Amino acid sequence: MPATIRDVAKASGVHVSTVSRAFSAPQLVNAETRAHVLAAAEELGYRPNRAARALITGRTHNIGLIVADIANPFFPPLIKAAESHARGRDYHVFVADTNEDAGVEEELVLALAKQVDGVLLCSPRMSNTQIEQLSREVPLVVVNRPVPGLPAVVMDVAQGARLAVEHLVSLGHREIALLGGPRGSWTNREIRRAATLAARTAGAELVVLGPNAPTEESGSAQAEAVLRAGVSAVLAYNDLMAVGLIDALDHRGVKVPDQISVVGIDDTALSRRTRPMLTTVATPTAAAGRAAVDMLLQHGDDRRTTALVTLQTELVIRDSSGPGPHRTAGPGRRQQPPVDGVASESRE
Amino acid sequence: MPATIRDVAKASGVHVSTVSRAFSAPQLVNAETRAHVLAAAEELGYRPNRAARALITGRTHNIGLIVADIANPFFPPLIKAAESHARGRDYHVFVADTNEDAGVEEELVLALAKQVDGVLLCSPRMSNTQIEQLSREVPLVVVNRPVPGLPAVVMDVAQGARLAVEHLVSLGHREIALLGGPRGSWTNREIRRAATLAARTAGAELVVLGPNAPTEESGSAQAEAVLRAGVSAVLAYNDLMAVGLIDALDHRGVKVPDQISVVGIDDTALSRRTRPMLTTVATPTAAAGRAAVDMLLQHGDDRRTTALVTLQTELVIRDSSGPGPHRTAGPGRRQQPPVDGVASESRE
DNA sequence: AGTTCTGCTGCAAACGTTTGTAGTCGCATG
DNA sequence: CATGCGACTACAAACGTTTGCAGCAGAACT
Repeated sequence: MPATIRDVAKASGVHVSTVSRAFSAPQLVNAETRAHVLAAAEELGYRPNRAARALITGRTHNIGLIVADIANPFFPPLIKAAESHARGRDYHVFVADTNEDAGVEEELVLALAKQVDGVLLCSPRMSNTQIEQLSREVPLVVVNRPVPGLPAVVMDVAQGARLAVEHLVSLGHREIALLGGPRGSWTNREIRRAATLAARTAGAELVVLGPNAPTEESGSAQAEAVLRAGVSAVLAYNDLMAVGLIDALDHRGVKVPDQISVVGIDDTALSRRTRPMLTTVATPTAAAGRAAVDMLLQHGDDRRTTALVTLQTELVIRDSSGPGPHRTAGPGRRQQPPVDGVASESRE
Repeated sequence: MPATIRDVAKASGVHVSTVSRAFSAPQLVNAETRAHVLAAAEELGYRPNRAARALITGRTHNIGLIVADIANPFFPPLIKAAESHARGRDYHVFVADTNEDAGVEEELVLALAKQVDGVLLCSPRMSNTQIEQLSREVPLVVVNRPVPGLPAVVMDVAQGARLAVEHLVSLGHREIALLGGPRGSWTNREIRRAATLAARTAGAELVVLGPNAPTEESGSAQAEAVLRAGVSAVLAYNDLMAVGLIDALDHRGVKVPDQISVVGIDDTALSRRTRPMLTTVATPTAAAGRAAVDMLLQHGDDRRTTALVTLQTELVIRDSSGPGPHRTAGPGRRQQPPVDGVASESRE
């Protein structure tokens, strides 16, 4: 029923190939002819069928974007940035949600494979080998995890975690809990590694609680464990968990930051919503979305360019972190992270 | 480079049509042959090319989902529900974000038109005529707005607004502000209509502030106007604005609900995050997502079934609404909405 | 034995585009 | 005047599927 290129050809008295070129290679066709064609097309309400075009060119001008949980406030800014960046390059973004499930993740990549030119895989829960395998089906750019041989964009959460721990130590905290994230998350491993190292270096003790689902409920659920651990400060895997923890502590009458300091990671919109406002590590999510789109698109033209982009993070000090029981130095508020912070070696 | 149906045919010694049937019409092919074919396909890592299939069948097994703002916590539950519901029926959902822009909205529908079997248009900002026009390009189901002649699923926000106003009146409030939403929003008009009527019926005064962007910032920005209006209670277009308003009032030292009561709409996750926790109108977003998918899918088989699905809303009383200056009756907390509440006539 | 039926498979056309090749025309060049 | 060229356009073959139709066995009727 909808008009095809053939109808337009008939209506304007030229061959279909001329119509095709009138759209996709204007310089190859006489301006006058082209005007005719375009007018006829407009008249008929013709829209090129992208499926047919994709069939022959092999490019769909779509890119897939897979996230673990669209309801996690970490993702929307990344999605929006990727979308508008892609739209500027005449690409459309199809978002899909895996529910934090590695199985669904694989299924989605496979399903998307033939209808997009590439997939942005955000915070994958699959194994590296699984991911490598999938990359043979469709060009992949991984976000929030380096995968050997694949283009990836990661945030330097190791630096963020280190800054957070140093911040807490400088406030006098000597016993710190790390509220771990989901298993399978590279970010989680990075944070644990860096936080452990930073704590040891500073002479503080770090107790790791987890792995946990990266949700508010899960943060609340760990409140007991945190109290039992007898720490004076907590670094959480993300803002969501930090918020859940603060809530649960509040319910138990434990004051933040007076009795326990809490630091989050991500600097989502939520972090300004808590009472007290959350000290957290800001991750450049929008920049990550744009960078991932760029890598995917140039990955088509050029082969294997920069394989790994690392974006810097930053500590944002608000009100949920305060002096610890052992007052030592305490340079206090408004600390800026060192600009020349060492980028983490991003292996695995 | 990737294996095609022809490679599989060659490898298993049958004709391509047999391979095709082995996948899409198993009962038409001998079980033994089929096993052979499937084995060969597996061996070659064959994946059917959906673009090619779509070209001939006319069905892509994809559905588009367009939302105004993916960062608005109202949408993720709807998106997730639609996604998992669709996945159960072997459909994939492509989500796109319009940034609350009617122009982008139209562009996206057009772009999606040829690569999906239908589009779910959530909270459209376009005009009805624009929408009707687009519905000739691609099957449409509209969410959060009835459009004559098109299938739609709406929430009975009118009832919700009425319940909210009655709740406030019963607490003794006589002067109530309505913090309006974005222009072009049907929901906004419904709320205003119902709230105005309910206030008049109950002998209260309703002052309308707006239209406003449906954001937290916008809610905060209206704090001055609310105070100037001299009201004792506010009904906001959505939770986001209610939250922003509460924040701004808090900053000015105005106590909620002691000095001003605030009621939101949507019952997003945010509403449990505020201090005090937000009284709000719960909208069944997940159910709406599922219903919309159902309508779109059956719209294909059967022609024009139920054109309009209306989902009930419910008042959730928490802590941001309290006694007003004129104490009258005050049945108070834990009020349940009447089950047999009259559904609003949902025109335009 | 002839006929119809059933179960399976092959053939080939179609879906709506793109694109390499070849053709036409007029015009300038040698 | 033949040749070459440039600008344009037509032709036709692809891309990877699906599907109506026809063919062909063998089984089951009459």
